[in-house]
Amino acid sequence: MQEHFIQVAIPVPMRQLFTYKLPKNIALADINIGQRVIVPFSHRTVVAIVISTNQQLPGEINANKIKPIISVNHDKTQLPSSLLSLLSLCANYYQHPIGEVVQKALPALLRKIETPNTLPNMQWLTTNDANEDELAKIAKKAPKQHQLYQLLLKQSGLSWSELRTLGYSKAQLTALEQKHLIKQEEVVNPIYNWHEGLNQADKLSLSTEQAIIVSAITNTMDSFACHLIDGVTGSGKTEVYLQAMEHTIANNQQVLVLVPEIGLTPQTLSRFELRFNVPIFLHHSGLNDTERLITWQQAHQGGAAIVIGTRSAVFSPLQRLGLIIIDEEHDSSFKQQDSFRYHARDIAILRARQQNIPIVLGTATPSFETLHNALEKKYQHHKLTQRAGNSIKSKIHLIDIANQPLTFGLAKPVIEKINQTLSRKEQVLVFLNRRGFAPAINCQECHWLAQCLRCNKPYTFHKGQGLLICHHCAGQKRLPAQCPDCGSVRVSPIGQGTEQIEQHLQQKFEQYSVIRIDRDSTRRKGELAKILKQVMNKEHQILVGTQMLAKGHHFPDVTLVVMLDIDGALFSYDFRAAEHMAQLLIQVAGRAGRASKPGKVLVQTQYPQHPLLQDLVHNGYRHFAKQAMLERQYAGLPPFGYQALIRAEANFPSYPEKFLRSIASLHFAHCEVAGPMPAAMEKRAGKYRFHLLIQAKKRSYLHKALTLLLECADNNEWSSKVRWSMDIDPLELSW
DNA sequence: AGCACGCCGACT
DNA sequence: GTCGGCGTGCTC
Repeated sequence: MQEHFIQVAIPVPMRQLFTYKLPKNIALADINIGQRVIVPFSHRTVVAIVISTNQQLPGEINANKIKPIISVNHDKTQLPSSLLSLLSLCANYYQHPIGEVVQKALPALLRKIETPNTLPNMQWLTTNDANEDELAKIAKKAPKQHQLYQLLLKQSGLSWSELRTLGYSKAQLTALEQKHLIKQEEVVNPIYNWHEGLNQADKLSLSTEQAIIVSAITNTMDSFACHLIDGVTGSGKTEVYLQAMEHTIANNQQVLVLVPEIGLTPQTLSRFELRFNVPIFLHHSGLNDTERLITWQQAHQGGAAIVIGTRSAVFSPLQRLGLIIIDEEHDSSFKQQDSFRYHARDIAILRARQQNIPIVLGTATPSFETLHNALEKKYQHHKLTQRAGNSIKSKIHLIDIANQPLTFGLAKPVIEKINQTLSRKEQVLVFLNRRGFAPAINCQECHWLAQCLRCNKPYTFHKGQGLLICHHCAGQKRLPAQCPDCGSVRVSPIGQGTEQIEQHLQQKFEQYSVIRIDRDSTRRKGELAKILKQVMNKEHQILVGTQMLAKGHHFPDVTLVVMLDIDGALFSYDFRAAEHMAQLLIQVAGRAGRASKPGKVLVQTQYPQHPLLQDLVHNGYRHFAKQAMLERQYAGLPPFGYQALIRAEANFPSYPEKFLRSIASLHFAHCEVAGPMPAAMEKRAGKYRFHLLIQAKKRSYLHKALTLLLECADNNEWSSKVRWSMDIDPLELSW
């Protein structure tokens, strides 16, 4: 008899598939790609996903090593083949173990061996076995059960989650089920008549600009096109999304909406719910395992018309996907910063291309990668220039702090403006732009900057050894005791002196209330909402905040925004620091003020003449971006070049460097290699960390280099002594 | 990643 | 004597 072999993906960090054979009781016809199978693996039993069937036995593996699979799941949880091919593409693009990539597309409950007993596409119905006597008995003894039975009699087909919201318990259901009065059945063929749920009444009339964009998107619903909607805050991007979505939903296809991590607020959901009376499911980190399974199942079975989610929702198993929307496309929370370091925006574009559907990227401050693609005409570039209503753009002013003393980290004109604003009974937002652990060094007196003479780039200060390291050539130098230009001893990291700003502000403005809003102060659940409410009620006059405040919340009575430490971003080893700073500045400016009370943004800097700052303030984000991109082009940096960052860490200090040094000695054709050099956050959790950056002009060169790297890494004598990982298109260079 | 095996130090 | 520390090696 002929033996059949299949290949499966197993959740282990190994870049390979595993081959199994089918036992006699499982026919080849029983096995499909994307199904979950239970297999013996090493000393345990695991859930694996079938990647290919009917394979020949691969020559390189020993036939007697091959084990038979244990069982196959036939519970309608099989991954759609379109999603499977997307996952293989991702594994290849990010050079990440396929088993771990596939895990991303499965909710936790489906990664377990035991199948969850309540599959979410189940509904409760009454049976025809009711007998009057028994019902009367229940009505007397268990009124709640009787009530439940009556409800199901009237409104057959309610799911457990619906019944739970109505206040019924599992125990009541089980009791009725044991009496054969009710039964659980799978929901079959969900009905797609979503067009009836489209509420035409709330539709806003579109401006000419908006209408052109909507028709550009809806004209190409059955082919791939990437649309960038480049529009300032308040220019009506959301209305464009909604009207494009309407076409997809009317066509009974599903829409995937990706939002940044902190963008998924109850307001986001209600905006969609008010407009569309269709099933909407959320996918975000706040859900428990059952809720995640429900969203997954509804996406899979077609019960969900819209799935709104954060990063990992890009792997949602939508079988009738018709449109993808990415809001705040530039937001860095779309990139996963550990283990499988994928970028949800990039994967979404791959997915749209693969499924021949349109994708819409919206932002007021496009990432340079996206802007470059738009300028190259790979994306359709739509601009929204008119702001809805009469709202006026906030003005940004640079405050030169090079030649004036600071009190409590604030310049005199800034303090005056704060006083004026407060006395008008308006609010002030003091924004801290703390980023980067390894700053550049300058002279506090003459503003000389410590630069690597070979690369003409600022040195990065590594506090641990007191060394200046150039992150381009890995050159090192001791921190000078004096400024070589003016002899001052005030040579120190850029952007210090705002550590205690909150207390200082409270001292200085003691008759007002100062509130700090950051990750730490809002850790407790509901705390942020509480503070925001207090701010709206004007219980606090001065808000001190970080990144968190840039997005999602609008403060109509904040008419003055002060940004304190942006200089670090101008001279960071992280070439994206200026881009991120500009995006933040524009976002913050968009949050402040309203039509009747325009906001003002003050930016303190030691370098007011810096060309990029000047450009941003006078010519706006788009012009700034084009200028800043010229520097990137000159240096071959992204988006004009492609990077991969190899990270290595170990308990013993010299291992990571030795490992990366031997990797760096490989011949990578057409690639530039920088390092190894210590990570900006060199020691973390007792481990020593080093980086190696590989850069190429073409993605294919980089890909070849990484393939070679993987072949050689296993034979490397240090590879077993370090933990190492690869980051394709890295965003975070400090750790 | 898990998990077993194995080889050294401090315990009733 | 042996309990458990974590280094090393293997997984179709």
